Formats: sequence, structure tokens, C-alpha cells
Amino acid sequence: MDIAEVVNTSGLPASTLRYYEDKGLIKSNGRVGLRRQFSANVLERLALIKLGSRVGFSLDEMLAMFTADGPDIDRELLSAKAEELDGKIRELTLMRDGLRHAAACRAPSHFECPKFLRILRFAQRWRDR
Amino acid sequence: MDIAEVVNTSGLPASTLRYYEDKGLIKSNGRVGLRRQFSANVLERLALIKLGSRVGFSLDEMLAMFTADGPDIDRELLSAKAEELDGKIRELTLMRDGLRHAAACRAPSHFECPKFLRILRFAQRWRDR
DNA sequence: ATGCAAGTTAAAGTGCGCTTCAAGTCAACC
DNA sequence: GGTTGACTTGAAGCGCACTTTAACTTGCAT
Repeated sequence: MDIAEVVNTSGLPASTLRYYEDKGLIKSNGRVGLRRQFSANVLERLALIKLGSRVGFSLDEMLAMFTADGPDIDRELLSAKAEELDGKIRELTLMRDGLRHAAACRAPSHFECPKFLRILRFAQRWRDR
Repeated sequence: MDIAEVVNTSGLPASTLRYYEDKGLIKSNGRVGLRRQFSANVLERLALIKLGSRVGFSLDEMLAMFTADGPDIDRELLSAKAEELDGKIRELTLMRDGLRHAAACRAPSHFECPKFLRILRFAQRWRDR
């Protein structure tokens, strides 16, 4: 498939696809003239990259995670990243509950609401990492 | 308290505190000479900002959420942000499980592992927002 | 064969969230 | 009252993830 089809099906602009290829996150397999040709599996890779960046991974991190350089992948890195996400999930949950409460709470300021403050103080304890 | 104390207790550099003040995210209450003086509650605000940025809110978003301009806060915005986080939590969970599996899986490439692909395809369905 | 829309490149530009720098002010201690 | 070190400002710089631009090439329909 040519770049236009990838653009249409992935929703990403061509400039981004070229940028990702430069970075080594995706690869085109050959050219027709100058024009890149992609195989269909690039779409799965792009989906993974998209998900990865939505959960806060940098492109370099994803390069390390998803682009096997050796004979096989770095399972320790993957587990470490899974743990990282686990901590983040706890933070998101905390913040979500805090926001839900703040939206309902009638205290004049969130900072005067004991429940909100308790959430914040709890979040502090997770601060280090 | 003066800026040095805020730096020590919050762990943030003075440059960041000035930057946040410029942005309107925190305020100092008065000066001694040129030097800003902060009240203790700035620490709670900073904790909130820290948590907020770790969960992916931009400084402008936090300005809108946590800096009441009218008589009271925008409860709808807060609820909307809580929902946003809820969606994100689902994504993080998906990715975490995908990584955990990839770390354990013996398929030659994640892209050949049906379980991993199923996760990805599922993630696609959340793609729109 | 020709025209042109769609592709290509390298380089510069953008927005965010800070950090660094240079030059200046001044509170506090001796 | 002089030094000094913590603080101040405005402006420039930086890393990331792209986007835009300008100049060029080329596959493909006519």
C-alpha cells in the first residue's frame, strides 16, 4: 500500500509517517520511484504507537520496547513498563475520584474540602516515582 | 515562606515556581523587597499540579480546572475531565496487560501473537477520542 | 509525450514545559 | 556601611513530537 492509503486508514498525516520512519519506529518495504510502499502490518504498529503515546510513552521508549534489535525482545523492560503503568493507573484513579468529588462537593474551594485534601495528601505519598 | 523553602519542601526548582506564577497557576502573596513570599497552601496547589501533569493534563487545562475565575468552579468541566481520565484508565490497563503478556509470551514477535493482536484491535475501538 | 497531483527531501518552524543566562537588586550578616 | 549570596527580571535556549515550507521528482491518466 502507498502512503495515501496508510494516511487514510490510520488517520495520521504523511509527515508523521515519514517522521516515524526516520526514527525507526516503522519501516516501509521498498519504493516505487521515490514513493514509499508499506505493508499492511504497519497499521498494527501504528495502532500500538498511538496507544503507547496515549499512555505516556515517548517515541524513544517505544523504539526500545517494540523494535527488537537483538534476537529477541527485552522482557525485563516490558515488565518494568507494565509496572510503571500500574503506578500510573493508581494515580489516574486517584485524580479521577478527586475530580468527581470536586465536581459534586459544595465546599467553597477544593482546598477547603477535607476529602479533596485527603486525596491530595495520599497522592503525595506516591510522589517519589 | 520564601521561595527557598518552597523549593525544598516541594522539590521543584525556583524557575518552575516562577514559571507557574507567570502562568497564573500559583500565586505569591506579597514580596519582601523583590522576593516572593508564599503561603503554605501553595504546597497543596503544587501537589495538585504535579499529580495533574502526571496524569496528562496541560498547565492550561489545570488553570481552567483549578483556578476559579467566576464565583465558583466549573463542575461540568471537572466531570468531563473525570470521564476523560476514566477512558485513559481503560487504555492504560489495556496497555499494561498487553505489556505483561508480551513479556511472558514466546511468540517470535508480538505481532505474531494472537493475544497481543487482540488487545491491539480492542484498543483501536477506543481510538476515536 | 505531456501535465500534474501526489509524492520526495532537508531544513526551518511550532507549541509546550521548562531551564539557562546575563545583568541587576537587595536582605541579612559581619 | 560594605560584602555577599539569595533572589529578581526578560530573553534566549532546549528537547520532544511533530508540521510547514520550498524546491524537486515522478507515476499515471490523457
